[in-house]
Amino acid sequence: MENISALKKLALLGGFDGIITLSSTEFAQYISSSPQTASRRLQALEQAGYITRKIESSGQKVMITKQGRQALETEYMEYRQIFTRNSTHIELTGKVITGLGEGQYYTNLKGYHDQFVKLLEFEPYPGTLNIKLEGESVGCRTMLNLKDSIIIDGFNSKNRTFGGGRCYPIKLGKGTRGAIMIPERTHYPEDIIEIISPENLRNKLKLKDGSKITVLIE
Amino acid sequence: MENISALKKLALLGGFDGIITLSSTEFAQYISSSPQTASRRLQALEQAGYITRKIESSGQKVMITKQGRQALETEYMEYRQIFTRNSTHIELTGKVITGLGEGQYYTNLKGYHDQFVKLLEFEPYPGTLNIKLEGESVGCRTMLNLKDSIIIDGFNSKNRTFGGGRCYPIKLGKGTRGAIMIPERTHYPEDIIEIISPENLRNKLKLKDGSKITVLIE
DNA sequence: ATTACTAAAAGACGAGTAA
DNA sequence: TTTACTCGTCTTTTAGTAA
Repeated sequence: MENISALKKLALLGGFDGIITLSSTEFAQYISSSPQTASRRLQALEQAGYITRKIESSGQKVMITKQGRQALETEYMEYRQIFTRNSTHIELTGKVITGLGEGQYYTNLKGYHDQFVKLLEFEPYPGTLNIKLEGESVGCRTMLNLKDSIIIDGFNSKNRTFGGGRCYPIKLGKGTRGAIMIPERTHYPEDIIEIISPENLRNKLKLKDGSKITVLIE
Repeated sequence: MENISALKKLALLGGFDGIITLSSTEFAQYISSSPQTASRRLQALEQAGYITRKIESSGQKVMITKQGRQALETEYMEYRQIFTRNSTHIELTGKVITGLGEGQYYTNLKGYHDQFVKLLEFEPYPGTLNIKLEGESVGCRTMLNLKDSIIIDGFNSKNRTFGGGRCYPIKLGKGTRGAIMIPERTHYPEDIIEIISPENLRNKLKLKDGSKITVLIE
């Protein structure tokens, strides 16, 4: 617990997305402790896999690992839940972009298609609308983790494994329904969402690349 | 530090905006400790002024105080800063509402007017545009505290005291400049912002009550 | 100057107990 | 049942020291 607090400080000092150079004495000031404790904290964080270090005679270079970032995110989400519990809806805003065209393939796959029909209660239009999130929405996307999601199971077909994912029902303009689909695959970009809908969204909402769009998570 | 963590748990259990009833034994489960430690935590939180309690033979009724909420907010803001540091701009969205008409009076007061001209580098149009924030923006407003602000000093005039406040330069539509003015007075609603600008915003941006508007904090 | 060890001091924890 | 005390135990911190 005390370690998370130290990790937070490191993140604030710039270790969240970069390398910071500091000595135990320096760090001690930030966490209001003795240099010994500061040193021990760094050791503990390293052992927990939250940071990586390179110790030099003049101090150390510290970087937060993916695991560390996840630990911070968990904490962040809890606070976020406290402060946004009463704002029942989340909005995400971004710009329409062209995806890799995989959407059309996947929405047509029986293994996915049947789950969409059953769980989302609509017949998905073949193809997805890709949105690149902007500004605040990039951070807000992680808020989805707090919401209940509809789980889409993975499956095997044609000697291939198709991964699972989760869906969040949304509302778009003009009363259009849809759902955000987030594959559970690990290396999915954080600032892009993929939307499936019973309708051709580009036609109905008159969207083209670069169009600004806001979706409301239900 | 350990206490803030306990406070967070209480907030998540519903104590943030209500009264929760629990016993030490119950709370112990949530914070993974012994009932004794749980009891001690509650005592410490009370002593710190973060919660108020009403102890009964069957347990206790707990409520988080304003001070407690502020402590949590401080923590929340730090995490928020970590996760949104790279999104340089904050956007706030809401609907135009009619204020109390005080804006016109205040913007004309020499004590304020001269500071606006000097610090914001524009001649304020007499009157303010009031916006009721919506959705995510309500929570985002507190993010302003992380930004540098322009301090407007209070002053005395005509046997009255006029309070100070802080300003944040913003951009509205069509390249219009302006600033959010937040009085430092304690009981100012959290979901309303007041905007001063060199122009008559209602005319220039064709706004009326209920119009949706987004402002971009610089 | 560092980091990180050891050992003494301080503090937190939880079992037992009283109200 | 509660809450909250005392007290022995265990953990954490810091001073001192070595590398």
